[in-house]
Amino acid sequence: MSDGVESASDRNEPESGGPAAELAGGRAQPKTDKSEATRALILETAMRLFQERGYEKTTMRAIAAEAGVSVGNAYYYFSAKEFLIQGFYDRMTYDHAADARRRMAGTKDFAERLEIALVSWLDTAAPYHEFAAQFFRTAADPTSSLSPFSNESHPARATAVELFREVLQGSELAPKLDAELVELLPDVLWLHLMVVVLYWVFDRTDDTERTREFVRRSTPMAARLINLSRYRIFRPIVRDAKGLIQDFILPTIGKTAVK
Amino acid sequence: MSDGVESASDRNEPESGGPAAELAGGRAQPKTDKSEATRALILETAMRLFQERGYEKTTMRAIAAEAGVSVGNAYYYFSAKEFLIQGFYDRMTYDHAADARRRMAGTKDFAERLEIALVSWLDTAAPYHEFAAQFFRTAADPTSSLSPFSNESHPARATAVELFREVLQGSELAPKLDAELVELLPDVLWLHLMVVVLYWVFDRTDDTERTREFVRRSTPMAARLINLSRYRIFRPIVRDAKGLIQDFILPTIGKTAVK
DNA sequence: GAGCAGTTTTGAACGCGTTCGAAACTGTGG
DNA sequence: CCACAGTTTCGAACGCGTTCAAAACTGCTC
Repeated sequence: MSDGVESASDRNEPESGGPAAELAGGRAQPKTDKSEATRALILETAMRLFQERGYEKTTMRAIAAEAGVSVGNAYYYFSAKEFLIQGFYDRMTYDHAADARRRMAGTKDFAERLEIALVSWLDTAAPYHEFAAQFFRTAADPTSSLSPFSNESHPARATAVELFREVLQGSELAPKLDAELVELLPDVLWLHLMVVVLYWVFDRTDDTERTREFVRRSTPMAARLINLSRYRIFRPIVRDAKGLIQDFILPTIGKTAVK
Repeated sequence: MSDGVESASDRNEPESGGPAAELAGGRAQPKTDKSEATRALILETAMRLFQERGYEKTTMRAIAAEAGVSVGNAYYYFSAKEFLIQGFYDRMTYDHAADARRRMAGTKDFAERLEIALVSWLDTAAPYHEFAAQFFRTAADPTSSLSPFSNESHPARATAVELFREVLQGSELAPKLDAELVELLPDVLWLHLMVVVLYWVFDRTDDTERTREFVRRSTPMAARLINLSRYRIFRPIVRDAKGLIQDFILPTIGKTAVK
């Protein structure tokens, strides 16, 4: 049987993916402890194999065999292979937020805090760079629940946006910034992260050094841009930008812009 | 600098037998007329079925059967199902450029010309919205030759960038614009189109009305932004932006900006 | 024609994700 | 202990994209 069964019992993570996990699993409710254990075993085994062999080279048959269950059983808990990713996705979001908070503590400069948050993501995601690129195509499917814009991703997205809110709140921002603009910034910064992720997925340099350089260069720019928005000539363009974000971006990413 | 068209990389044929040749279309050279006819027949049949049933519901067996050939034969000409898309992709790029040029003729205002070019794309692509979304996931794969950033997409990308160069050249731009910035604009505007495409793929409204509204709103903004770049306060941020684009964006999309 | 080298075509077979009917297990009430 | 309903597990089977060895065809020389 499976020799090195990862300790399926150390799931002490505090609800990294509570509600989302249910939606993603393709199953209603865990009825028994044994059932929950089987589910966890399959998930852990899958994640381990994904990291060892990559997403596409890990077959459902291999996951089932390694976990000591049948394929049918795996499908009983995860109605498709891609749903096995959601757990991974949720956990990474949680880990990133925790790590970024730790690193930001004590730093007051906005640009620095932003850079820390982004670099923290790169570090958190680094071990998965190879296979993340492989399932990026799944995430790009508009009809997939794994899309970062989908309803099913809402919890993870909210966690990330909340992190960027903290990035802002811990910063000494210039006074007299447009309050409405500041209100929108957490979501905009999350979009910035999405751009970085896009860049990262395509990055083939060692240790994704290119993406890291991209972050180092783009964060001070973002800070400068926000600062400049105080000037009068910016008034019209800032208003336009706000309108564009409110009317076209936020609704797409799940903020029900109730008018 | 001399940023002509795509004169930098005009490799008509790399090492024969190399992976690039295989990737391009799945086959090296058309030997006979009959061979070429078979290839065309398969491609046309595939495109028709894609539109009728969608990408994923169209099986290779169905394409072969409908075209009156064997599956193996289809694979002789197209080494994978996704390569059947490339022909479609190239044709659409060409049609778009032609249609946009026709529509722009006589218009001098930059914002208008830009909007025309983007709306033209939406109209050209409209018939394929449904199945385009289905193979968008394939295009999102960094390792796929169908990615808009891949080498194999270079010809189509060059055509599109060239179109945006014409959008600019036919416009009465404000004088005193930073020449280097203008030089970069065709590629930046192409990126704008990519963002619109991304929005479009996720758009589920009737006739993609939401994306159309997005274009109507974002193009005047782009024009205003470019105009504002003349002001002195913008000097540093414009320089930063140019650096960012030159060092991180253009290299990624195939402009070999070797330093 | 006959032989031959290259090109084109074929269809059975492979491995994959996924489905499904049925068996095995679990807990509860009689 | 036995039925019985619900939950969990099983593994054969299906349809798919893809591969491959062999057959069929083509143009050529003798």
